[in-house]
Amino acid sequence: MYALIDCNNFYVSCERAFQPQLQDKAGVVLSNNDGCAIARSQEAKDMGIKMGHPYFQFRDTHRDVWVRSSNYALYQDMMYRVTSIIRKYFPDQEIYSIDECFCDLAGYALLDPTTLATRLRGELLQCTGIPVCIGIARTKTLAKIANRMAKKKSKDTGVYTLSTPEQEAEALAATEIGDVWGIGSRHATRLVDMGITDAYKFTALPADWVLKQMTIVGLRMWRELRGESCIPMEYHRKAKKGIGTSRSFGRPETNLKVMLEALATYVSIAAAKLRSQHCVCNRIYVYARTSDHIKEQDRFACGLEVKLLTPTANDGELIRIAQSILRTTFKQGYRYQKVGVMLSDIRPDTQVQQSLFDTKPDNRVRIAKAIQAMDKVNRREGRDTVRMAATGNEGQWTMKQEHRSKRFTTKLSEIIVVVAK
DNA sequence: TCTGGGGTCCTAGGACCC
DNA sequence: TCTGGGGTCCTAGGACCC
Repeated sequence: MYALIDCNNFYVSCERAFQPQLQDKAGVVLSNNDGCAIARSQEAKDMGIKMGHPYFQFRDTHRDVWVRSSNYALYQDMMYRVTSIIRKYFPDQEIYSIDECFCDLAGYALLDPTTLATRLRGELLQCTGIPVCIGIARTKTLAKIANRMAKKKSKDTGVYTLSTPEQEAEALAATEIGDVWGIGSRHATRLVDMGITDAYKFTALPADWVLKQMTIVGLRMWRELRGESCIPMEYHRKAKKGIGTSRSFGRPETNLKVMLEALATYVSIAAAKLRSQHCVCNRIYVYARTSDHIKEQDRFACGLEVKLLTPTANDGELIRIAQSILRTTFKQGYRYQKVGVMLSDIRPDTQVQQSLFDTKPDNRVRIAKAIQAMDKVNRREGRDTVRMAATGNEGQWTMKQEHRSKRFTTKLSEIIVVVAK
């Protein structure tokens, strides 16, 4: 059996954990730039505020709804606390996303997982203030379904177990096809058009049809829904195959110089992530674009991928290439919404094949040492203590974050940094 | 005026190899 | 009339997740 533990309205719950006055009141957490709602309290959902709902569209009509800018340092730290407690109960744990994890319950049959899960839920609420729902079933996909049932049917206990084929069938019939883990909007529309409106009907389709129309991914899900476990647990976080960083500007940007500085900042962030997983990249893709929400003739997007001569994770080299890409693809006269970078074709930094045409291999070694020193200082003294000059110092392109809560859980280190500086 | 950011996997088709 | 067989690698595009 597997359990899926999912934090309810996670970002909202994190904000509430430190600001009790927000409890029981409709509220939302906004995306970067305070653009749209990405987490909603139950009350806000009930009022009709949708996921991704643009803030400016409900700001005036819902003045009583509290809002917070997203504060990922807080949410990440809270998830760390939550998963640590879960591990005490169910050590075979896969952290699937910032607000949910799977646990393998093999070996827990005699201990009655439902009772354990109920106790776990109580401890989480007491120690972190985060309410969770727990679904338990034979496969991961069924555990997802059980979790939905827990949210719908067992509001007070927050735990729902599918232990018999009859219970599974009932839960499948009660789950709309579009709500199944692995069915996106495209397939949902198509299946509903065919009369396959719920998960139970889906499991009755012939396997070869599912394979042909929905690839091996669809077939795997079909088998999981029928009780055959085929999505294994992943206990260790895998190295990323691509690392991207992008942000929207606080307001539309027209100035190339400003965009080059923003780009340098994002390249630095991505390169630091790359180094932290001890890898280098062989390709870099840089893009910029205007908003999708403006008149067709005002829209513009540019981007270009470059294969590197020698793989690297060095800020300086990557910034130089990234900026030259932006300079050549940039077109004057548009109001840009965002610029971004994607580093790909990633491999371990122990497997670097030097280019035959590399004229300064020694230089490369020296720079790598400087970067190492920079990472060390930034780890100790806090992010951005030392950074590349190309990132600029005016910060006029930074995000709008007008409603960010205090750094409740990470503030101490902030103070230490100030003292150290 | 104002609409997020970061990922994964699969498949088909083309280029190329012997 | 009739023109092989077996691969790999890369890329773009589609679908999905939170």
